[in-house]
Amino acid sequence: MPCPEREVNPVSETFPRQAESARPTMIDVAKRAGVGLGTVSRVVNGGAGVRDETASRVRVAIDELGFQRNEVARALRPGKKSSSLALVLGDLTNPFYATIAKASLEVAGQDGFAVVLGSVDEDPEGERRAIQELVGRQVAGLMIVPDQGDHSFLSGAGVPVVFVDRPAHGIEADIVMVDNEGGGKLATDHLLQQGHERIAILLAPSYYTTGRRLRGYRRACRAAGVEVDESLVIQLPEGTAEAAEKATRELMHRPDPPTALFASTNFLTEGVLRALREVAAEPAVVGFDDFRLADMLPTPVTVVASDIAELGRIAARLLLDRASKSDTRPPQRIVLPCQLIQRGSGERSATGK
Amino acid sequence: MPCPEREVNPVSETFPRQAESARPTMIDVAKRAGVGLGTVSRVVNGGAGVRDETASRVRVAIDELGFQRNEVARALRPGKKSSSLALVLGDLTNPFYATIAKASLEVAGQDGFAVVLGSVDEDPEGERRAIQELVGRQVAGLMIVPDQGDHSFLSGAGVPVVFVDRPAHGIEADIVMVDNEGGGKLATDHLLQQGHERIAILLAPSYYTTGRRLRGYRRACRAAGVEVDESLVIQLPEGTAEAAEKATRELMHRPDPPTALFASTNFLTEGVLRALREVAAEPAVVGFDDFRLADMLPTPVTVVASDIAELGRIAARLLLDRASKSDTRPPQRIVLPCQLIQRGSGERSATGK
DNA sequence: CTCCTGGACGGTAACGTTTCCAAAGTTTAC
DNA sequence: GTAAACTTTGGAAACGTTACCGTCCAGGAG
Repeated sequence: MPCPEREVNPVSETFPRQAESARPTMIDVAKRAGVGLGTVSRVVNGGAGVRDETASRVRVAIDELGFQRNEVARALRPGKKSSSLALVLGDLTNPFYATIAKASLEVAGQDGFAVVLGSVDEDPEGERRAIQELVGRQVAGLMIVPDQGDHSFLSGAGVPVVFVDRPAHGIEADIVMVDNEGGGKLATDHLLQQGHERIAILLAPSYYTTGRRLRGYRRACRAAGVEVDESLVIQLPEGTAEAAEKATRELMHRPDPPTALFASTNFLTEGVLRALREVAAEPAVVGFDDFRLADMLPTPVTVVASDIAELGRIAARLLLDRASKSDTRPPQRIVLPCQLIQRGSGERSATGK
Repeated sequence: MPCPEREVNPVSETFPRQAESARPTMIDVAKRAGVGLGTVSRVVNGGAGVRDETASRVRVAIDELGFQRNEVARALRPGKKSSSLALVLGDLTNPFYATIAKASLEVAGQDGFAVVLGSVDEDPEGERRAIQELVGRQVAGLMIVPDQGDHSFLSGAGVPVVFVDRPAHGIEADIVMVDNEGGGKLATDHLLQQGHERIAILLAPSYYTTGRRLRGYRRACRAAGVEVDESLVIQLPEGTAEAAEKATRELMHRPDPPTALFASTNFLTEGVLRALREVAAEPAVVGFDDFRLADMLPTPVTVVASDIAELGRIAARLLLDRASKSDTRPPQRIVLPCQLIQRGSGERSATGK
């Protein structure tokens, strides 16, 4: 009776709360197998330096107890980052992002890595907070589809970073993207070849990609000797289908409407098509990025496409390499090609069919 | 071809690459602020029971050092699960799943939770492995869009589970889903009202949802006094658009083709529409689940829709409640209603226009 | 037979945090 | 003025794993 007044509540025995069986640890396994803790660890991690007989006894104990390694405790050890990658991107509802997510998930999964999605608001501050949170979770690497803001705060994070789809300011890191300028030129060239000279281009606000696609557009026009009518370069206030729809409607009601439109984003393409339903004229349309059902629309949509899934795969692979081996090559810059997919909407000639 | 081949350009000029500064710990903060370790911890977690003057000194030190709490170490403490939820689902490329992911991400983010996506193969064994992995990562809860297999192995996991879209066998847990049977009835009733009596239904293989939608279909037919022609109940070998396309083509080439089709999944609807492009007859079509551009197709598609985002939101909310408070209510079963969206394809009458 | 080598194994110290408990300081009550 | 209660603080013990360092035993060389 060393504890005079301490009350022991016998009732707690009666209410087992939940099954809640604390999950077994390596210590439990060690006891059960009659071996030391270190041995269990060795078996769990590949089992080098353990006699076969011992190892199999440990494995039996593991199965019997249903032991599973606690990844959190593992990640706590110095040097051992957790086996998860972080993915920070915008709206998952956008098939573009969803495709990246799926592809990177697959690649990461093959290496036994999980992928953590940060909650992604639209504002740069939200992005920053989300990234900080993920860094606090000791992820082994970050895949980021960056917003516009400064990302220099990442250099102190101590984890490898890969930017996807567009580069970020203030930090030097790997980047995987598509050939935006080439794609923009490809689309514009195609329209020019159909004889179009008044080609409108719709741009989502201030993304890096937007600028490059516009550059491709200008380059194509210059090469063809066509002067760009700046009133046909439409900077939208938002990157949504609605904004594009509104802008297109206004555009086509001008006295001198364009004979062709280049929508620089899949959502923008959708908006353009919506607006064109109610318009007599049938301008040619080329979109950037392919999308589901593009070939099923009344006029199948010609697009400049690239292998988005490959974008995600490469990013994940790069990150895994950086994380595991100390892949100390200088930052890579990988650019995937674009490809024109002709379906009809882009092949309407300037003379109106 | 103006398409450039893949370029790989190093972009390094100097070598600031990695500062590699070991990130500061609470101990560093404590030293710097001249206080004890426990005090720092208290400040970081809300700061109750610390004098204002001390607290602000600690906060200064935190800012100066750029300290950030190590979530991994935190999650190691007993009882403290990590502040992340796991989400296990199929193909993120399917807008249905993507919508769930996005919605749950938002809700989780509001509570400071991250969402971990398990890599999801299609087979039940892969799902099981993915889930085990996630449990090993000490997630605070699991949101699962379950495959068919037995999920009783989850009962020992010690974390709350919410099933989304369909229930699982072998374990009693919260479940959030849509009114599949009601939706199936809604779609079929609508077609019956147009005078259709030969209504084909296309079903993805062996999902729970599939069965319920079929049940609604049968119930509607029975109520209308229409006998179901079992040869019009099409069990597809796969849930893909391709499988549906093939089946529809065969179906429409029969001597007595149906006058209406009910596609029980968004991908199936797509397949049906593809097949119907090449067919003279124009049967009525109703799809289950809305999809982007459904209103833009040559014949806008009538669908039975429900609020998928809400599905994800509710699931996340439920899980967070279970995880934080010991919300010990018995397992909930939440069913969201379906709604018919008439767009044209479902309003074709049986007599052919 | 002894010494040494080397493989197999056991034990223990971290990792960074939270949570206790006790000590010190401060206020309130009598 | 002292006791009691409360507040603020410091320090140590976990949590479950891995890494390292011994110890032990077998067997080969001398």
